[in-house]
Amino acid sequence: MAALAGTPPSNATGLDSVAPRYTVGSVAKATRLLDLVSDAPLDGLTVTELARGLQTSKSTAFALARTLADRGYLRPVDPGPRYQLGLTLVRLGDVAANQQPLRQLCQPILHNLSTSTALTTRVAINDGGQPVFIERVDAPGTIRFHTPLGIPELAHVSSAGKAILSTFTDEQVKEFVTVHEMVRRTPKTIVTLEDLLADLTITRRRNYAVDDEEDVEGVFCIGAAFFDHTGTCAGAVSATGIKRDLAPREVDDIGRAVAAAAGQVTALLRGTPPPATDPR
Amino acid sequence: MAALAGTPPSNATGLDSVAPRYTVGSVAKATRLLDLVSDAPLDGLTVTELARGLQTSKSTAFALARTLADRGYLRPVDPGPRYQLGLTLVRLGDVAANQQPLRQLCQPILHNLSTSTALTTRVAINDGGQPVFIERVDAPGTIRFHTPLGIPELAHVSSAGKAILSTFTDEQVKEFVTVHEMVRRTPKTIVTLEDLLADLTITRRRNYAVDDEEDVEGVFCIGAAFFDHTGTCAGAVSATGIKRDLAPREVDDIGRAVAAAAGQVTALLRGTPPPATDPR
DNA sequence: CGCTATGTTCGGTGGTACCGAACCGAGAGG
DNA sequence: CCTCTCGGTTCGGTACCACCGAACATAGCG
Repeated sequence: MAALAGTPPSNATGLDSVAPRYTVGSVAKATRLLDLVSDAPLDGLTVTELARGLQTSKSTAFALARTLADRGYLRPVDPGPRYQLGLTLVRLGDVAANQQPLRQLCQPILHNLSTSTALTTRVAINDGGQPVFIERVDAPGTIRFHTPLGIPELAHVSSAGKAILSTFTDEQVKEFVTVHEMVRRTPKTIVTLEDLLADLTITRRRNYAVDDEEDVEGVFCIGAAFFDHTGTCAGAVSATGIKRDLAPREVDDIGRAVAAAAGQVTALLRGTPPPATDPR
Repeated sequence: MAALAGTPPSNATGLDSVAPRYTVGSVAKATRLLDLVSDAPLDGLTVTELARGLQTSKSTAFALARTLADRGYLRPVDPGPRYQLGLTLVRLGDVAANQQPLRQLCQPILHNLSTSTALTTRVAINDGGQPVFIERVDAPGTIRFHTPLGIPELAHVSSAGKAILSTFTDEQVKEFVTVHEMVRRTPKTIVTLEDLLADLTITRRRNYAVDDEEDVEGVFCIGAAFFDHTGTCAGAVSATGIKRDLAPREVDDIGRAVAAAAGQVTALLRGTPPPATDPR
């Protein structure tokens, strides 16, 4: 409805999303700037492009960019200063991923799973039903998938998402799909609540979820959920491969391997968290 | 010199570092907040701890934290809201690393090098002489080294740093060490300009640099520089292992492998970006 | 040689980021 | 059970600063 407002009629300040009180305007604007740069094509954005994207004046965009560049959040590249994301964000992203306690625990498990299955494996945390991947391990020799980290992905089309949803009750799943609509990605995508619940029932029975070209054509995915010490689903492990490289007989073997890996994660989350010496 | 300033006497506003004009105060403060959280222990910081760290009032720290949390830069964790770095930073860090054109090119090369040498391999970009690692590939089965990404590391103690410095003239090296002092990390660390220049001469001759327990005791590192299309050093590849696992005879083999990998990177940066067919 | 488009610099001013103080809510301790 | 304390949250008011518009500098182009 408010899509094609050429000029901002009701809101000239540039604050578009919610302003739930207690928000610092300039900081919010800076985050929007970073989002802009992160979505931009590879060669970065100029000050004027930033100003246009932020719907603000050149001078403001200039000041914001300078500030962020001084702190290393942006990196000015030579010709007519275009801005890319800077190395400080690499550092913060690395630290942020490491602060997710899962990552440390999962790395060796992912490595093992990746070599034993010869597939690309990933681990996602459960963000209210949506899977957010925080780490991946590429299988050596395979083509690299485009698997960005840190973004909530569609739950009903990914094996990790369906693994997470399989820990929900039917009521919870119903509520989930009312807020996250089931968009179609391929002809095989599950788009009705009924079909999804049926799929989840099968998933619960065999302990792993399958995404058979439901997200991307030609791509096959198997995932399994793991649980924290309170028994609630903390996330999921998944393995991804090209469909035609997989013999159908393999699927259940891989599924068991993925489920076993998820079981290892659960065990680590339950049992002794400190790897060092803490005999309390 | 300015190390142990407990209280900022002359500057009560909270703006400590340079304010080279055209800086947005709140955004700078937000970045300091993120730095604080990134350096904090694993369980996050509370609002009051943030306020103390920023030398500001609770309400301000609260507003900043809320804003950053709304955008996913911070993640509030349950008991008495403690803030950790959020998943948005994981995403931005991933994108930032991918925006470094090197990363895409280097990944397969690093994988190959990692499997052929059975070592952990990394790639750093040349940041004015200092190596900043932007990607690592762990060798399967090895212990994991603590190798943070995105931080400028000491040039005179790391193989990647010495590989980069070996592309400098003696004059440039001399200037470099005047601004970056040669701190000692282990008994074997090179701490004089004279010894460093001698080491760099050897490095140039054999085409790879060696860090023999000069940064961390027991750790051995071999690095080689690569060059962009203008012929200037763009960064370095390095391989890391435990010293006692390496037979001395191996060192030169590994050195040649690392140098060859760096040569591949150079070739990709110069010539044909598509890595598909290259039957040279 | 203008002309355009860009990055950069510079006052002035309205909005807002900041602060202090008050209000809650949860534990600890008596 | 009450009180005390500490930390999170909320609220007004004001000094300040983030923002803007306009001007300057510079480069590319017709």
